[in-house]
Amino acid sequence: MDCVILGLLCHESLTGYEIKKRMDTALRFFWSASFGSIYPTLNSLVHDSLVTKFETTDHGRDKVIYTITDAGREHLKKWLALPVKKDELRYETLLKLFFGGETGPDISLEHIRNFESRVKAELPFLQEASRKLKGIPDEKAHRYYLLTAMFGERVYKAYLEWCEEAKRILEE
Amino acid sequence: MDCVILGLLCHESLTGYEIKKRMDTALRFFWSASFGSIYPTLNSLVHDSLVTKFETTDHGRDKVIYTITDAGREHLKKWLALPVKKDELRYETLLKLFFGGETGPDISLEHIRNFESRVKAELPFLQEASRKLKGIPDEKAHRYYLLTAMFGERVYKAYLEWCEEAKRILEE
DNA sequence: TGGCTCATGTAATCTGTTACATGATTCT
DNA sequence: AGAATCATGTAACAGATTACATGAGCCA
Repeated sequence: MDCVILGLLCHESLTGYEIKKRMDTALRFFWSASFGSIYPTLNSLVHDSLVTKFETTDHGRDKVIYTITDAGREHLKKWLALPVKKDELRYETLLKLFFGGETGPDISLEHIRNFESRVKAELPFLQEASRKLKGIPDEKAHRYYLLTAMFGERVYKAYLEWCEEAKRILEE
Repeated sequence: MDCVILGLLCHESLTGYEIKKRMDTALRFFWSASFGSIYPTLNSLVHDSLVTKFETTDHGRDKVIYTITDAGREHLKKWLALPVKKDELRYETLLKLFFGGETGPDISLEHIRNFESRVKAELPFLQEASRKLKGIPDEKAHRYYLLTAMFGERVYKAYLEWCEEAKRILEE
């Protein structure tokens, strides 16, 4: 968790609220977090001197802007070089489908249709992100953003193909 | 968590150890759990009369065999009919890749290669599962197992295609 | 004026993992 | 004999969510 925040702050100073927004947009396909974990994490990062806080007022609104320190950047780089510890996919949809024999095909079909609509609603955001990023002529970071957007696009397309096949099998 | 266990017990009575094994094989692509959560959950299910326990000895080994009750079956069916609450994908690989601009392409390529080998190592298990399930002439539950195996297969294949594309982009 | 977005934070709770402790059987 | 597997369980801890509490500015 600390490292996601450091990663975002590496590029620009942000408030906790803005960090949350980044996660809900750019990272949403593969990472998420709530305010209840973001704010305490920011405090602990400040405590460890990986980040500094700066309180200010903007248009009458109180804000706390967080900025990464050199130590923070180093910490991030070390973590980035470490091998990945965990890639996790946990889909309740698949779990319910696995036990579909207990309910009959109607309920399973409903789960598949719901899954399909969620994916169909998300896909345009990923495609839009890809499209935009492909248009930007090579600023180094964008290439990496593009990779993750492409991943999401491919995976969601695979999901939709599976939905078609799964529906066919259950509708028999 | 309770419902995964109820689902597995619906088909056959099992020990905690066997439940763990099912999760590490049939469910591993989309669900996981440790002994530290399985045993306490089993106890709470017994407490709620959704499951009964039967202590016995098999070839000199002490075992506790858990069996689902009618109330347990009902509980499971209700849950299966409820809409899905959460499908979550949380890939550290993508997170590290997203921040790849901070480290340069070598480290990112290494993460992609590691990801690729993990996927390549897993894919045969899913293919084997699909193959077996397709061979069984229509016992109702197998059709549902097949759906989840097919999902895994498609997704892993999409992952591998993405790996090729991602490597190409970073190797430029 | 009411609803939405911006903005920060805490407390209770939940859910789950890791590490430990123990010990028998089975395979090589 | 030693390693792997079978088998059960607890305790400490980690990590995160949810719900709550608060309040200002912006838009219709």
